[in-house]
Formats: sequence, structure tokens, C-alpha cells
Amino acid sequence: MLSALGEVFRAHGYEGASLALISEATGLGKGSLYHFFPGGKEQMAAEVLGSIDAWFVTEIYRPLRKASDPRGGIADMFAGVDTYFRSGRRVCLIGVVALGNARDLFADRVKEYFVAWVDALALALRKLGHSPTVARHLAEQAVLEIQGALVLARAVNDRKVFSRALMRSHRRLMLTRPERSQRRSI
Amino acid sequence: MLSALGEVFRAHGYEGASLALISEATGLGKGSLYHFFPGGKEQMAAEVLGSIDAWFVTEIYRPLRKASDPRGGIADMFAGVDTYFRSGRRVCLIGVVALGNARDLFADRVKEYFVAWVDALALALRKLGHSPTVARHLAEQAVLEIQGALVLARAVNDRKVFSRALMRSHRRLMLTRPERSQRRSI
DNA sequence: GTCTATAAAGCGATAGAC
DNA sequence: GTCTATCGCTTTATAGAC
Repeated sequence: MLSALGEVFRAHGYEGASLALISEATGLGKGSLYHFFPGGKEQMAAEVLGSIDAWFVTEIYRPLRKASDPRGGIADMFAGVDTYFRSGRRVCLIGVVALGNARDLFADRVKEYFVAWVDALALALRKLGHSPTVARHLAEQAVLEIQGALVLARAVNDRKVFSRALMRSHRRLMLTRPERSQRRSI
Repeated sequence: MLSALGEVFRAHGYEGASLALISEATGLGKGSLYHFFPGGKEQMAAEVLGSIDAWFVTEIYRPLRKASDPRGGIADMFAGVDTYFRSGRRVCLIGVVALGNARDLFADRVKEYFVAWVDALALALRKLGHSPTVARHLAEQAVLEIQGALVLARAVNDRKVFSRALMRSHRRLMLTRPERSQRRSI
């Protein structure tokens, strides 16, 4: 249900996703939709964004934070991201909202999604011996590369752009060696 | 004129930019707007995208291709990009359209913008001795980092994210040394 | 060229029958 | 819980006066 809703918002954006389209995609009439979402379209989008955020927390962020082997945790993150975004064919709804005009409506959720991602990845990188600052910047870089890869892959309509970017990003995180003086145990 | 139009599309997206908003931003009534753009909103957006593309060609891509000193050309590119995007406060309209539902309408222009960017940067990198393939991947990476930085900076509402990403990207391009066996003169 | 008036369609949202 | 009918408003676009 929220999943079908998400695909409509993904495909048409917040403004573009009319109740007619939503009704068609979910197979529910407007009456039923307003029964489930008394808050209307804004509530629908908010719950969709919330469910995406929750999915990332349980499927990506938490495993990444809890991973006993940070390298394996990071590898799982990239694998999960590749699957979720269907190797670049699927767009990041949170990113779309961040760029769009509906950003103000959902600013908190959008920010939380990205902050949690950077935090989780930065923690794994600290376990590899990076200083808090370096870990944070490396994590920020990786997240931003994924978002940029989604934009570029969709713009030039070539999902190999996405795969390549994901591989480069993963490889760089694995190869970047922490400075000796910054190495620490956690 | 096209500039004022561009800001409206940037701020509200293609769907969100109603003729009422456009009329207000340009100071022209609907009648006048349809006098200049008989094709309506779609023509307005197409011409705005075209003008942005043209700006990047003359201000960024061409200087980058023609630069006698590739390192200086690349530095100018990053400086120009930082200025254009107002250090991350301004969003990339082409990127927004690429992610949005209006993408199909303007797919050609969107693709051309990014292809031309990657091509121009790849040419400069080849002049530094990189192989065509490596140069292309490095260029693709830099362009995608800029787009991702715009998304992330806007999402977390912190333009320092953009500045940092631009600096890292520039620095990496300057530090990545071409393989000896791939070095060539152009 | 610029305006106002208006058409025709689509929008989000509501009411009320079932 | 799901539907249809409908409200009130906004949308893009056009017509025609000036």
C-alpha cells in the first residue's frame, strides 16, 4: 500500500502525483484514500517518506552500525543500496523531495534520513581507525556520490553510470587508509 | 527574462511553477507570456533549460576545453560552478528536471547538458595524461559529485557540505596521477 | 505588446449513500 | 470500508479589447 504510493510519488513527484493517479495505482477510490489518510496527500507523502526512512534504518543503517566487521558492514550497505535503487533505475524519493518545492513540508524527515545515513557510515569508518572528522567527511562523500550517481544515471539514461560510481565509492572507502596518528580503538 | 523564469522553475519545479507565479515573477500578464511563448509553459521551460545549457557551454565547457593549461581550466571550472550554484544555495535546475516527472519532456536537453560537461572535463584530463577511459570516469565522477553535493547540501540545509565536496573533488582531480603506460600527448 | 475576461479541464478535498 | 457525486478552487490556455 505505502509501497504503491511510494512508486507514484517517485514517478511523478509530490505535485505531479494527483489523487487520480494515486487512486489508479492503489486501486482505491478517493473515499477510501481519505479514510486511511485523513490528512490527505500531505499525510500520504509523509507516511511514505517515513516508511522509506524506517526501511533504511532497519535494513541499512542499523546493520551498518551493529556490524562486528566494519568492512563487511560497508559492503552490505553498498549491496543493499544497489538493490534498493535497482542499480540506478529507481530514483531516491527523499532526494527528489529534497530538491523539489515540497522540501519545506518534509524538511525534518529529509534531513533525518541523510543525517542518519552519514552517522551510521561514519561510525563504521571510525571502527576502521579514521578520526571522527575524517570518518564524517568520508561518509558524507559516499552518500553524496550515491545521490549524484542517481541524478547522473537518470539524466544520461545509463545505469552503468550508477554501478561504476557505486564501485568506485566502495573501493575508495576500502582503500583509504587511516592516518597512524588518528588511529584509535573504539 | 529567461533568468527570472529560471528562478521560478528552480524554486517551484516544473509542475509547481504555475502561470500565476510566473506572471508575478516576470511582471507580465498571461497574454504577454503567451505572446512570447506560444508553446506555453513547456516552451518556457525548454528555453530556460536551453539558456542554462548555453551559459554552461560558453562560461564553463568551452573555456575548459580551450584552456592551454588544463589544471588552470579545471580550477576555473570549479570556481565557476561554485559561483553559479551560489556555494550550494542554488539548485541545479537540470538536475531537478532529470529527477522529476518532467524529465521525458526535456530528456534530450538534460542529457546533452551532462554529456557536454563530462566530455569537456574528460578532454582536460586527457591533456593531463590520463587515458580516455580513465579521463571519462574521473570526469563522470566529478560531475556526479557536484550534483550529489547539491542534493545533500540542500537536504541537510548546510552549504558547507557543498563547499567541502567541491574542494575534495578538485583536490582529487589534481592529485590523481596518470599511469605511466597510459600517458600520452594530445 | 499588454491587458482582462473567460473557457475547459483538473486539482484536492468532502458528503453521504451503501 | 468503499463508492459516486460534487464542491470550490486552481490550472493552462485562448479570445478579444485596447
